[in-house]
Amino acid sequence: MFNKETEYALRSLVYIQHQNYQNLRPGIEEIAKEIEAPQAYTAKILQRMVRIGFVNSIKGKGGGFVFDESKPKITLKQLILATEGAKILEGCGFGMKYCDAENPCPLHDQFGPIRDSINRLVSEETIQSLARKTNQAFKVLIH
Amino acid sequence: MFNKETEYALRSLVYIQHQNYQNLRPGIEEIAKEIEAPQAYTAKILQRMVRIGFVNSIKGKGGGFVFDESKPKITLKQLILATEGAKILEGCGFGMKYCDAENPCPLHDQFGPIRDSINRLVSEETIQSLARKTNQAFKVLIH
DNA sequence: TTTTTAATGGACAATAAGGTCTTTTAGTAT
DNA sequence: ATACTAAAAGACCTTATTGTCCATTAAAAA
Repeated sequence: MFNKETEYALRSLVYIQHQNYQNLRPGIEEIAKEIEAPQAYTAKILQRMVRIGFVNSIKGKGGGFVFDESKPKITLKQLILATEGAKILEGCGFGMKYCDAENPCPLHDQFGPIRDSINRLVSEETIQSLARKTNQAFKVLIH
Repeated sequence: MFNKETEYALRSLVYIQHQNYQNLRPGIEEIAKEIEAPQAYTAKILQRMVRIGFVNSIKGKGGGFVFDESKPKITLKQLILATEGAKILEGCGFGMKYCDAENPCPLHDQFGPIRDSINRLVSEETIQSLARKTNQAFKVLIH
């Protein structure tokens, strides 16, 4: 569904938040292992997440990644826009620029509601809400 | 939503079928122009469509692309599987291998119905049904 | 203050997606 | 037959995605 960068970013952030909730502060090695993603690439992605301001990093011994609890929650939509852009969230399946009720593409009527559902979902769900739902063992479910 | 190949293939095939319904047999130059896609790339994609057997081609003067009316209709799903694979149609947004009702990823409950809708849509709609819905000028709606 | 630890930065490599160009092949019409 | 037309084939190119590697920097512990 999403591209790799979005997927790894999503899993990483949810994992970090999930650990933070238990007062733990995971590092890159642990994160990459748990979410089953390439370590160096995950590091690169998390670097971007830090620059954007989605999450904080702490260097040195005992360091790792932490969320700033005082900051607003991060929606899935914000994350997607930061990684792969709006492609999945807007535009019609036919690739038309002007596709609306008046000038509908052949898929318009059936596709509209689906796209709306996706947008609703990614606007409502946040890294935090997803981390709360992650109660079982994390790693065993991936790959 | 879809990748370029799927998009161009979809638009091409729907355009061809739409023209066929009017007893016309468009060639590559016309098709690429009308669907606003790169000609050489569209040619390559249509070549694949011909090899797969989705559409027929006729060489030489008066040639072009035609659907075999005796063949079964082509669903959007068949097309997608042939171009970009099942990625959009299956798997969970979280990238988990085992994501089901028993071991749900944090997105499972909300994502399931959306994915089902997409699958229903692409299984029901065909090149032919989309071509029938294309009654207005084709080109003006794209880009 | 030195050592250790862990993230950062940036260059680089591999693969896939998207796209072009030229020659060949197979038809059609004259 | 010959000329013309249009798709087929395949080599090649460009860009984006998905990575790797290594030196640097910042923080904590000893």
